[in-house]
Amino acid sequence: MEPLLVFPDPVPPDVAQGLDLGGYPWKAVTSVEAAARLEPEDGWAGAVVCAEQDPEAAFTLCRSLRKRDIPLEPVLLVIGVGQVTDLELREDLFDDFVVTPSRSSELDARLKHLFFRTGRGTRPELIEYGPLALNLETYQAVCAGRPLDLTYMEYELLKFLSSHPGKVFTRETLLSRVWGYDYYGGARTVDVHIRRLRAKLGEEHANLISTVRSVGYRFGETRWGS
Amino acid sequence: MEPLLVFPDPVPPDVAQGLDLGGYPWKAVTSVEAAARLEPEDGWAGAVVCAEQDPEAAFTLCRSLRKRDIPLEPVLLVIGVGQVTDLELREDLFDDFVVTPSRSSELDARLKHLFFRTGRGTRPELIEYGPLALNLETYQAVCAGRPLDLTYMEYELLKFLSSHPGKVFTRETLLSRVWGYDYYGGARTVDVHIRRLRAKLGEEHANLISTVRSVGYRFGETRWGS
DNA sequence: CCAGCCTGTGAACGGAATGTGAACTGGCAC
DNA sequence: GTGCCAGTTCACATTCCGTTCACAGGCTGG
Repeated sequence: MEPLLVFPDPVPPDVAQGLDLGGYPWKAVTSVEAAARLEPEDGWAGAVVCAEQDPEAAFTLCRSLRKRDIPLEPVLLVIGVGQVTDLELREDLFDDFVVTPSRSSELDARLKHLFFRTGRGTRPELIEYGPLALNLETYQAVCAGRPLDLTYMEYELLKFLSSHPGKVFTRETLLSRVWGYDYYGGARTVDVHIRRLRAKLGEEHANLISTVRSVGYRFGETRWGS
Repeated sequence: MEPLLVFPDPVPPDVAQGLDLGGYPWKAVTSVEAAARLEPEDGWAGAVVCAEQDPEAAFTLCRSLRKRDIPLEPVLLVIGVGQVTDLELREDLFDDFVVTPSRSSELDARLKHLFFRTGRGTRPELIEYGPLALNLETYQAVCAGRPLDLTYMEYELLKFLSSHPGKVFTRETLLSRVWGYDYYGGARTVDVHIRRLRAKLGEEHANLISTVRSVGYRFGETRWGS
C-alpha cells in the first residue's frame, strides 16, 4: 500500500498512534511543497490533514490537493471539538472528518470506510512470510513477486502452514485441520501435496517447507535459530 | 425540505435533540414496513439510523433502503462507542456514521456534509474497470466501447462483481448478495449467468471473470495493495 | 554395512467441479 | 389464448485435480 500523506509535521501523537495501530504506512509533511517533494512514485494513497494547530495552512493544503490534475482522494480532516461549527462544509475540501479527541478505532474505521467508498481497495487480508504472500480475499499467492498458480487444496494447505510458521504438524493433524476432521484417507496424500507445493515455490524457496523426519512438516524457520 | 427517516421509534433523545436543533424535519419509524407506509409523496430526504439498541434491525433497515429501485441516500448511521470495531465496512450499507455520545453539532455537521456531497453527486454513478463501464443511472453497460445488451440479473451480477474487483465470491455468497438474502435455489444458476455474461462480454474479454475452482468466481485481477 | 523404516517422485485412475446446450416455467404484452 | 422473454433447472460433456500406488532413494540405529 502506498503511504498516506499526513499533515502537519510533527503529527499529533494520537493521530500517529491511530495510524500505526491501523497498520497504515504514512509520511508527515509540513507544507504543500514538501508534499510534492515527498510524493511516492505511485502517488499517495490518501491524506490525513489535522487542522487543530494551524487551520489556515491545513485548508490551504486541502485546496491544493483538490486542485491537482488528479485530485488526491480520499482526504480525511482531523479537527478539534471547538472547530465543528466552523467547518466550511459548502466547499469541497475533504471527504470525511473526525473530531478529536476520539478513539483511535474511529480514525481507523473512517479510513476503511473512505477507502471502500472511493473504490480504493480496502486493505486486503494478507498472510506474509518472507518472500511469500497469500491474499485471502482473492485466493492468490505470490512468492518473491511471482504469482503462484495453486490449486484449491494446495492453497489451503499453504495457508494453514504459513499461518503457523515454525510449528510442526503431523500428517494426521494436517489431514484433520486442512482436509477436515472427518477426512479418511491415506497420509501419503499430504506428502504429494507438499511435494507439489515445493515444486511451485521453486527450487529457491522450496525450503520454506521443511520435513521433520518421523513427525511431519514445518513452514518457515524455527524460532530458536536452527 | 422533505423529512428525514429516523430509526427507531422512539428516537434516542440526543439524536432527536440534534435533529431539532439543526432544524431538520423528521419522522421516526419502527420497521421497514412502517418506513414504506409513512414515506412522503416526494420520498425521504435521507435517513438517520441508530444502531445502538437493536443493531440487527438497524442493519436490516439499511439493506432494505439500499435495495430500493432508487436507493435512499444519504444514510447516516448512529452507533455507540463500543460498536466502532464491529462496523461492517466492506458492505455498502451507509454513507457516514457518527459515534455517540457526541456533540449535537457533529450530527448537524455530518448531515450538512452528506447533503453537500450527495447533492453534487460524488457518489459513484459509474463503475469502470479496464474496458468495462457500467452506468448505474441508465442501467447500461459498455465493454470496449461496444454496448452490452444485458438482462436485469446479468446486469446486477456484473455490477456486484465489478464493484469488488479481485475478490472471490462463492456461489452461495453471490446468490445471497445479488439474488437476495432469502433466495432459495440451485447454485448452478450462478454458473449459467456467468456463462452468459462471458458470452456477451465477447471472447476477448470473457476472461474478465475468472473461475476459482472449488471456490467460486472472481472479476478482474488482484490488486496487491500495489 | 545392513535392515528397516521413512520420504520423494512420477504416473495413472477416478471422481468432483465446471462448461454448455436445451428444455421448462412463469410473467407479460398483445 | 398465443408468443416472447428472462430466469431457472436439467442432462450431458469436458476439464481438472485429489488420491492412490509403486518404486527409488535416503536416513537411522545397531
